[in-house]
Amino acid sequence: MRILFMGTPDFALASLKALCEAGHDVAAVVTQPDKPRGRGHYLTPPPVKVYAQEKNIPVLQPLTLRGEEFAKTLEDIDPELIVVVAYGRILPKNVLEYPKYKCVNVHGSLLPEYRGAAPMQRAIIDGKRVTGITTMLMAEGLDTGDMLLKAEAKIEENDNFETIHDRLAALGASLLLDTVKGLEYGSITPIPQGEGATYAAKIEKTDCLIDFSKPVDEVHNLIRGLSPIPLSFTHTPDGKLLKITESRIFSRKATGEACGKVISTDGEIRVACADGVISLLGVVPEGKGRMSAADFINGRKISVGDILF
RNA sequence: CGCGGGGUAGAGCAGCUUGGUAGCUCGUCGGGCUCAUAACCCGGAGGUCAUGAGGUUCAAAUCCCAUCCCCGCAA
Repeated sequence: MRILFMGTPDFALASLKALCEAGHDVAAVVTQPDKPRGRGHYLTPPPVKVYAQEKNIPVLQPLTLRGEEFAKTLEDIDPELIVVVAYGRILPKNVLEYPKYKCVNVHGSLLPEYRGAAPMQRAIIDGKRVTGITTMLMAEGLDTGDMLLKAEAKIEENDNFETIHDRLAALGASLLLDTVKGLEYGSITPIPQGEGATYAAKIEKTDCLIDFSKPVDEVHNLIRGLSPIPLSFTHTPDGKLLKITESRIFSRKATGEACGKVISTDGEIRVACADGVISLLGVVPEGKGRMSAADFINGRKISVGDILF
């Protein structure tokens, strides 16, 4: 069947690749316009575009999906199925209803939990032990469509956003292939999501500030849920920003020390939390690149007794 | 022209304001202590101070100029 793929970042790329490699007819790819990114604001194409161009798949980067223009484009492509993975924009009704097999979305959570923009990060930050992928038929609401297939993935104690992202991207890609096949043969019965929906709001700057007065597990979950992007942060006594790339739970016994106090710099930075001690293993000092906690300590930028805030 | 930090020993840094001896923590090598050690003590090696037969100077890591490279923030 003729497929129109809509997606933007790496997470979507895994699914697009899977479709192509499985021999599906991907007639065109719709992705976000190139945007100024990085230092110097260089115009950067999204990953999906780069790959599509390599494969000689037509790439479309409309500013809006509403209106005559895209409706016409849609007729030209005339897809039987639209696959949407992390496209980053709401699809209007006329697009949702166009394809014979409707629009399928790959979402990084076990719906109806964690609808929305940052399901993987939020699941980790909340300390979930299990998350997964849900494929659904898209409806007008945000991730509210009827569910098609689900697959679970465990979140281990030291998984972070990167490991979960990569795992779910791969899982989503394979579940997508199953879903497409199922739709084609009519072997999947869509089921409504039911009660219990929660929303995974976009990550804001204010979400990234570490509060050491919280339980050590929550601190650890925040650090890994935001690593490697955008990274949680705290401040050293001189007021400088200190981002944290990696941590481990050192102990779950309260120390009696002030929360945020550095109690050891022996190869790693150990900081007192409400009910235990967190070990910071990797940092990004303000104005510097990533480095291990040991390197940061060797540069004499932190010492026992410092209070992080 | 988005804002800013930086390039000094294998790593992370100080020194630059107020030019004049290459410094700190770690690693590494050797020795010692120890039942033993990644712990402790002693000693050593290791640096064209990003590049430029540039400028100023008696003298430049330090001041000036140019170039290259790296990074953080913001989007």
